[in-house]
Amino acid sequence: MVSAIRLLLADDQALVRGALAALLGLEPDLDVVAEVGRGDEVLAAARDHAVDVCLLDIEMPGLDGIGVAGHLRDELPGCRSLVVTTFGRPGYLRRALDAGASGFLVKDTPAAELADAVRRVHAGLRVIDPALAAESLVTGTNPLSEREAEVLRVALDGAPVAVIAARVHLSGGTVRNHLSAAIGKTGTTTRAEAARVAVERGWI
Amino acid sequence: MVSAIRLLLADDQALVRGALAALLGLEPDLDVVAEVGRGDEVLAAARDHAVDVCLLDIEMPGLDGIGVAGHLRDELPGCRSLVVTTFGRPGYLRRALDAGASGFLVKDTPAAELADAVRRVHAGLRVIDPALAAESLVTGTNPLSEREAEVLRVALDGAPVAVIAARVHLSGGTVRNHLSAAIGKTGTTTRAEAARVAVERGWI
DNA sequence: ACCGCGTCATGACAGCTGTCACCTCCAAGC
DNA sequence: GCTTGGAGGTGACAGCTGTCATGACGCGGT
Repeated sequence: MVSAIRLLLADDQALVRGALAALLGLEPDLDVVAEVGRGDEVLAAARDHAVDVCLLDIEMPGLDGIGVAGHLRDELPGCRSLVVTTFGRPGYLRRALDAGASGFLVKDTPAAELADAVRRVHAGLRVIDPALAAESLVTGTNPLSEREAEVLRVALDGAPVAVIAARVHLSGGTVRNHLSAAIGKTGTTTRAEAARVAVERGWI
Repeated sequence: MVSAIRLLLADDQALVRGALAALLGLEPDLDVVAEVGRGDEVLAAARDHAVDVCLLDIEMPGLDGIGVAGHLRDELPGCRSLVVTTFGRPGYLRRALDAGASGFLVKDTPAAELADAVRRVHAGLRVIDPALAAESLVTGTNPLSEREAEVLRVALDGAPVAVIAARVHLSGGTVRNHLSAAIGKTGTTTRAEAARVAVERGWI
């Protein structure tokens, strides 16, 4: 072997992080050189440890995995990103690829395939979960405008219009218009349904 | 060593399952003899492989980990349950202990502690996440009646009262009364907030 | 210059929501 | 026997929601 592939693991759950390290540590050509539990610690760690491939969870405190992938592309072009997430939401896949991720896997993937996915990403290939790629085509792109998405994000926790309006610095009427538009675009009939659907599709 | 502790892993995410198997496989006194991805497959697998300790995720298709713990206590008293979950919701802890689980860990736990937790559970000791135990005392027990919880569960996806009423076979007025009671007991002001809070606390 | 689009806003209206008072029925506890 | 509490229900009322029409502004195309 010339030299092992240097890996960084980013996942907010320590147990999963450690378990993945054990799994990948079994491969002689892979070397886990860094582990972090927050998105905003990835960049510095990747630079310090001359990392080749970063395994990124999406749900992380500080900065989500998609944001991390964007920073890595800009700051460390030699370091590739493989997003590994719990939620196979179509919008996540698109956003991850737009952010420069080289691969996208859901945690349903058999463990035996992970090491190979890392090798392919390191070789410059793209690794995409095939089922999710198909679903992404069906669901289509995010139709929500930036404001609609923002209002819907705040509406997620069930606050009434007045509270949402105060939080995004808009009038109540405008908030209701945005919500109405979002309800129409998601094909739902209430804001709660609209918010749920938007989350499921990775739109917000 | 007399004989290794025989383990079963139950988690719906294949990658996490495989990674945990790799992690625990590093311990000479632990032996992962079965892996399943659905709650309703645990009991048969535990019986067939003479399992000593089951590691149970809560979120699983078929039957959740808390339900599995209850079945294991009834059917295989010699097999102990260690619940390992993503969500440290106080209500989950209480329900898991009521269902006969011997341990309860969140996936934030350092990987190095998992093997020891398994050994303690196997030795007949209880293993409880200390932070969660404290939070559980603060949050208190579930104040929701069975019907209130049921209505709130259906309200989770944002359906209007008429739809909820049809789905639980009640009149609209009764549903609104139950929702109003749930809103009061959760200290919130809308059904969406109430549903969110109830989920966070593991009440529904 | 003109159009389309997103953003922000107002006002009106029907319908839905949350609250409250009050009612019956039934099971458990004292 | 009486009380308590959950379940199920009705009716009324104020307030909130979702929809629609309409207007204004700025920005990027053509």
